[in-house]
Amino acid sequence: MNRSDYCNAIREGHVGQRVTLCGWVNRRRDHGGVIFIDLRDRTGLVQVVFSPERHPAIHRQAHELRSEFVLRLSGEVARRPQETENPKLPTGMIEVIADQLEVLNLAQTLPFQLDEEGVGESTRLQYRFLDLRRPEMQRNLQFRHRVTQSVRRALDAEGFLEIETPMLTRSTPEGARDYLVPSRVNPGQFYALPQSPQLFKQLLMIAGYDRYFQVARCFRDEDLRADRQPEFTQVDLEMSFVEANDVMAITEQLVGTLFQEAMQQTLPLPIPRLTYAEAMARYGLDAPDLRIPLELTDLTAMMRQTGFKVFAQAANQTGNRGGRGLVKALRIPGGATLTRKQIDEYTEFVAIYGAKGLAWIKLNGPWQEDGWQSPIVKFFSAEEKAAIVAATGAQIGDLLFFGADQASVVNESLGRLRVKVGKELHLLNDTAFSFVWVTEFPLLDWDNEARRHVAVHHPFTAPMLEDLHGLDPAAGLAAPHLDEIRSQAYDLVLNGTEVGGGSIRIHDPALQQKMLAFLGIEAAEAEEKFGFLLKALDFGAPPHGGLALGLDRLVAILLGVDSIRDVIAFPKTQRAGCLLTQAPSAVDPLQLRELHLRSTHQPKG
RNA sequence: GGGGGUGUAGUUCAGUCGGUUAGAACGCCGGCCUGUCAAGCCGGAGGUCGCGGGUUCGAGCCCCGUCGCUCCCGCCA
Repeated sequence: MNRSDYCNAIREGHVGQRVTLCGWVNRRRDHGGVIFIDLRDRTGLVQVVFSPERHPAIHRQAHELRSEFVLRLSGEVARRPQETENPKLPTGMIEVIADQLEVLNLAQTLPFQLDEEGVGESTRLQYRFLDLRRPEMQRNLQFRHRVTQSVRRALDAEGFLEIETPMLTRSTPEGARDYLVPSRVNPGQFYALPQSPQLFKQLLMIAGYDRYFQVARCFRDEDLRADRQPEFTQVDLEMSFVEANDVMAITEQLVGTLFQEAMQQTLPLPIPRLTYAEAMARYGLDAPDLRIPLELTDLTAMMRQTGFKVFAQAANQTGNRGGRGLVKALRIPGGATLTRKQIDEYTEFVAIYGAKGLAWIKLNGPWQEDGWQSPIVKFFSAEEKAAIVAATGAQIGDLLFFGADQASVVNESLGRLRVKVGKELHLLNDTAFSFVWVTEFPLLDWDNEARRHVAVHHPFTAPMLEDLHGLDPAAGLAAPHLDEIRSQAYDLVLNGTEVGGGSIRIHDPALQQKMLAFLGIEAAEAEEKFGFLLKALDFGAPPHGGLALGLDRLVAILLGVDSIRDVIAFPKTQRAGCLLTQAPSAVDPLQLRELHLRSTHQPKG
C-alpha cells in the first residue's frame, strides 16, 4: 500500500478514484458520529471523512487520532455534499472517504500550535523540526529550492560548470575573522573555513575552466544580524575573458530567469546603474533603495561663507573622502506636518550613526520669511535662504533636514534617515522589487586603526586602469591620490540591500604585486600568504572576473520576510548557537588532546 | 566591546500604587454531539512569574547581579 498522490493533488477529476495518502493529522473534527481529519503533507491539505455507517471499524479507530499523528490511509475520492464545499481550500470541492487507516506513528502534544501566529523564535528554533512543518516555512524552503534550481538551469544553459572547492582551506589575511579547524595530523596547524571561494575560483579560471559557478557555503566569524549568519550561501560565479559589463549582463540574465521561473514575473532589464560616487552623492549610501523618491542635496559649496558656524566649519573641513566635511540637505515633501516629537525621534536615530544633531527647517508658508519654522533659520541671510530653496527645490509644506559633519557621518546618517522617513511616511513607489547596480567603487579605504589602506572589495580586485596612470607605489602609502583610485567592482542592490557583489580581478602579476604594495603587504609576506595565487598568475592567467549573490538575502527579500533565519532550515541564534543541537558545545578532553589543543578559557565561578 | 527591547501555564499574552488563593484565550484531558473545516456545548487538569541575591511585615511588580532570545552600533561585504 504505497502513496498514490500528495494531499493537495486531489481534485474533482479524482472523484470516484481510490487514492492512498500519507501525511500528518493537521486537525481533527470529531462530531461523535462523522469524524473529519485534515491530512497534511508538504503540498497542502485534504479533508478525510470517517463515516460510522459506511466503514464502522475504521470510524472507531479514527476516534483515537490526535494532532500530528502520522497516517497512511486509503479511500474513495468523493464530491462533497452540496453546501459543504470549502472554497478556502484548493481541495475544498472534494473529500476522501477513508476505508483503510494505518497509524504509522503517534505524536505527543506539540510544544506549540503550528497554526498559531507569533510563536517566539526561541521555541521555534528549539523545535525547528516542528517549525519547519508550518506551511510558511514549507513555502520558504520550497521557494528557495526553486530559486537554486533556476540558478543551476540558467547558468548551465550559459555554459557554466558547477565545480566544488575545498571547505578546509588556509587562513588568509584581510577580510573577516576565520573559523578555524585544528589539524590532528599537523600539530599546531589550522585550516580555515572559506569566507568565500574567491581564490579557488580565480585558480579555476587560470586552469582554463572559463565559466564556473557554485552554490557555495561561506563562513565568517563575525557578530550576527538579521541578515547575517555565521554560515551563509553564495551563488558564486566567475568568467574568463570578460569585462565588468559581461559579468553584469550574465547576472541580469540569471536574475531575470529566476524571476520568471520562481516568481512568475518578468523583471525589466537592463538593471539601472549608478556609480558609487553618484549613489553617495544622491542617496548617501552605497546600497540605495530607489523605491524611495527622495534625494540628498549637497550644500557644501554655498555654506562655506555662512554665519552659521556649525555649517561653515563642516563646509570648510578638508581631508580624504569620508574625512572631508560636508553639508547636505534632505527634503521631505509635505514634511512640515511632522511633530516636534517625531523630529526628536529622527534626531535620536541619526545619532546612532554619529551625527551630533539634526538641523531642520519647516516651510510652513504662506511664502514669507516668518513662514520658516526652525531653530537655525536665524543664522541664514536672505540670500542663503533663497539659495537653499533653489538647491533643494523646497516648497511650502516641506521639511528640510540638514547634516553637517565629516562626509562619512553626513552621508550615512542622512542616507539612513532618507530610508526611514521614506518608509514611515509611505513615500515608497509601487515597485515591489527595485534592482540597481552600483559601480566604480573606490579601490582602497583608509583603516585608521591599522594605519594603512585596506581593500574595499578584496586585494584581487582590478583598479580602473585610467585611475592608476602615473601612480607609483614607491611614492608612499600616504599619497592622497590613493583614495581617488576607483576599482572595477560592482554591487547588485535590491530594495536597499546589497544582494551581490563582484569585480574584475587582477590577472597581471606585476599589477597584483603593486596592489599588495598599496595595501602595505611586504613582498615576503605576500609570497607567504598568497604565493600560490601569485605563482598561478605567472603561468598564463586569463583576464577574468565574477560575482557572488547572497542567496539567503535574495530569497528573503523576494519572499518579503524580515530575517534570513526564515529562509534557512537550521539557522543559528545571535550568539551563533543552535538551539536545536546546542552547538557549539564543550568536547571531550581526549578530542582536544588529539588536536594538540588546550583551552585557556576560565569558566566564571 | 557598546546601546535598546524582552523573559509570567504547553503557546500567545494580561497582571492596577508592592497587599487575599497569579488570570484570559488557544492547546491538552474527560464527557456529549452525524457535515464540520479556527466545529460546537459542558466539565477538568495545568505556574521554579528565566535564574541568584537584596530591600520590605509582605515582591510577578522595587534594587543589584546573571543567563537566554532579539534589534541596532562597532565588526562584517
